[in-house]
Amino acid sequence: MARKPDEHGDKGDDATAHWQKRSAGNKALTKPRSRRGGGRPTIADVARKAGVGAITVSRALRDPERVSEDLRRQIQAAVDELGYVPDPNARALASARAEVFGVLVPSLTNNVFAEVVRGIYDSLSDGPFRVQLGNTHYSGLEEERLLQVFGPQRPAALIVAGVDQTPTARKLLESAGCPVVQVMETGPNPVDMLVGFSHFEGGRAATEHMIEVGYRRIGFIGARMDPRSQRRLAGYRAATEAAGLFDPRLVTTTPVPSSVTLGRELFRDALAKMPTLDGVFCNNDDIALGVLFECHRAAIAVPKSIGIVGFNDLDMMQSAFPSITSVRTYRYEIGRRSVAMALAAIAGKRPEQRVVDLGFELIRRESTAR
Amino acid sequence: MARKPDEHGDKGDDATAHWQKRSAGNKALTKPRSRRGGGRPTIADVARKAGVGAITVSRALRDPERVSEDLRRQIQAAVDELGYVPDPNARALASARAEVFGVLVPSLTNNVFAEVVRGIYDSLSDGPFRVQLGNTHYSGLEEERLLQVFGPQRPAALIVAGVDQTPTARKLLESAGCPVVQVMETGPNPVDMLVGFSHFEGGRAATEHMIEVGYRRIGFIGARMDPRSQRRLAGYRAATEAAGLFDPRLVTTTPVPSSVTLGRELFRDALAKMPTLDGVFCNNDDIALGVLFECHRAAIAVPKSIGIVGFNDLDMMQSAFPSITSVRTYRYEIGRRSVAMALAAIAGKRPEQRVVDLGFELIRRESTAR
DNA sequence: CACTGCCATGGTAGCGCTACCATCTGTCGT
DNA sequence: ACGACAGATGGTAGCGCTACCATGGCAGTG
Repeated sequence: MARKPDEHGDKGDDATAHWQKRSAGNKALTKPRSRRGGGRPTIADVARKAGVGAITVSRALRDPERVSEDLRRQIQAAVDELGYVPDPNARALASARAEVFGVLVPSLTNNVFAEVVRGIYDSLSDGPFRVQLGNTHYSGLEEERLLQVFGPQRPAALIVAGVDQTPTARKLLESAGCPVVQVMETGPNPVDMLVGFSHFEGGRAATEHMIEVGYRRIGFIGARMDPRSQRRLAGYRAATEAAGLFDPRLVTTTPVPSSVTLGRELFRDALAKMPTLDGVFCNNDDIALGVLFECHRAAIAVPKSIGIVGFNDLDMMQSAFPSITSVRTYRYEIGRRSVAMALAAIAGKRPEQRVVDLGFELIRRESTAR
Repeated sequence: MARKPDEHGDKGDDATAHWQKRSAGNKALTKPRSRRGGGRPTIADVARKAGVGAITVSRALRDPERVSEDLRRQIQAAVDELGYVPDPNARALASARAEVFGVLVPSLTNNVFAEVVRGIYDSLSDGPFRVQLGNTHYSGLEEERLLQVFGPQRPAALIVAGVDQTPTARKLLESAGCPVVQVMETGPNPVDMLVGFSHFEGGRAATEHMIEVGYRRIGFIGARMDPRSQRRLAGYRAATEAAGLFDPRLVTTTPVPSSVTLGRELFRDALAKMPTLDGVFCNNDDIALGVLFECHRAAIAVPKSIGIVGFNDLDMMQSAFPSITSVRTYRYEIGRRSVAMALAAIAGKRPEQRVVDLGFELIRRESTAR
């Protein structure tokens, strides 16, 4: 376990750390200045050093074009020399606007949202904006709570997953006083802006493909069943009904969070319930992989006896054996696009397209090649 | 694409949004109060309504025990009625301490770090602390930059992945003026506190297991090769050398980011280089899965002809066919523990164990069952 | 019963920054 | 030559909150 417990210089039970310098008996030798703030340079220090007013330093940093070439250089030199970095808290307080993007996603570990978040981070890393990430755990109430917390921070923009906010949450978004981008889906009534794709159409396209290549007893296997999964299921249902192939017994779902292992189990259940099953459209790629593994284990031939289609097209789909047909979605791009739209709105140039459909692509692979 | 472009009420090229209420000709009918701040209740409003001083409201919220039962109730009522939420920016400015945990990880999509981050979020969601997440992209320079940005925010604590900070980054951590927890590894010289496990021992244990069950030409396949991967490789090397089985031609690595597809490719390379290969210890589970798929595709029997061991024990390892032996690590717990230690330090009760080794467990499965 | 010490509460003065307005300079038009 | 005007710069007054210190009341002490 712990090695050499006090090699860091702590003496026994002394609970004071190196970073707790506190006012350990400071005899007030100095004037009462700088009670707080551990000595970091402030804008006033820079102004003094550069021989200008504080406000000019502020301008030089925020809006360089409004300051003459000369002063700008002088100020920059002072900033560099002092190692000055503006205090974002003071800035936010004074300007009533924090350089923060509030981002709400239902899960941090679900690869799908992780990709969106990565896109957001990558798009924001150049500029002055920070990200305030909230995990709603797929709960509307938690989403409301987080929006309540974000409010007083006065974020520059909000990016939230999905279009199924509770009425309260929607009201909070509408009154947030900043651009709002809903992501991951399309829909008719965005709070403000929207970037995503149609899960319904994705589900339908996947199912139609299976019908087209000849599968007839096509099951749907879904876990978690959040609103997006529900729409994929609706797409599946539309396609199977149109072909006269729908049967409620073909649908196997659970509210339990998705995983590969769960995919195996659900597939076993589905097969027990409906032994004539000859294909499955899976809610997502984890489930699809679980189905594939279970087929291997039970020596069920894929794609001959069972066809498999996943959703999202994670990297492993192309490498699986057999490779798995999946609906490719553009998560990273959704993240980037949402930031681009928000930044445009902040700059006053609102995109004329408030709703952007990034679409999807069905990638046909061995798992449905028959 | 965009449906019904202006159903939101925008008229053509008007670039002004609902949230931009600005001061559209406010005739200063009121006194010059509240120039900024969109009308949210402040602590003064609460104080007035409760008939107490502002400072008492502040105390009632931050340290309820220092305020009498009576006033506390009164203040709470006023808070509820007004829907008051404290402004974290003002709070941070006044107290020179933001209720923010700075968290630095090398990747947001790598499941391993996503789990750590989830643990951190879950541990922090109850309290007043926010999370400021930074993505270093496995770059020491980027890490330095992010620490520089975090500094002026005066975070309550910092959690950073790894122990291989650049000297500059280390200095920034030491002078951050807050508790620092390094996570994911063990090591002798923590900046402050440390929670993790030994990648070297993990790599060694995995390799020793393969030797024990009879594999002799055991390869190492690794992507990304960050410091943690290097240590796993070192563990692999220690084990193979101790058994007289080390051969540099058995090691296949690349700096390219890890993926299942890459695992397949590297395994093909490894096999081409060393056809007598009879087992592989993989840098991580994605690689291991890629190796498994390639074995399927090439009709190589697992575990008979090739043994496979992964690292991290993601859920899919247990469900794969054959199931894959892997080194289980406790990522979520690392996240939780790091927060617990930081919170203790903030509260002045520094844990006497500054270095916590959460260990690992080798999970033996079919992929090495011979 | 004056004195000490403690507790609950309040007033004041900022934290570091920017919005607002004032001032100053120099250029232009008439 | 003078006012009008635009552009650059600075001063002042907060943003909403909390650290610090002061105050007043009350119990305990000799």
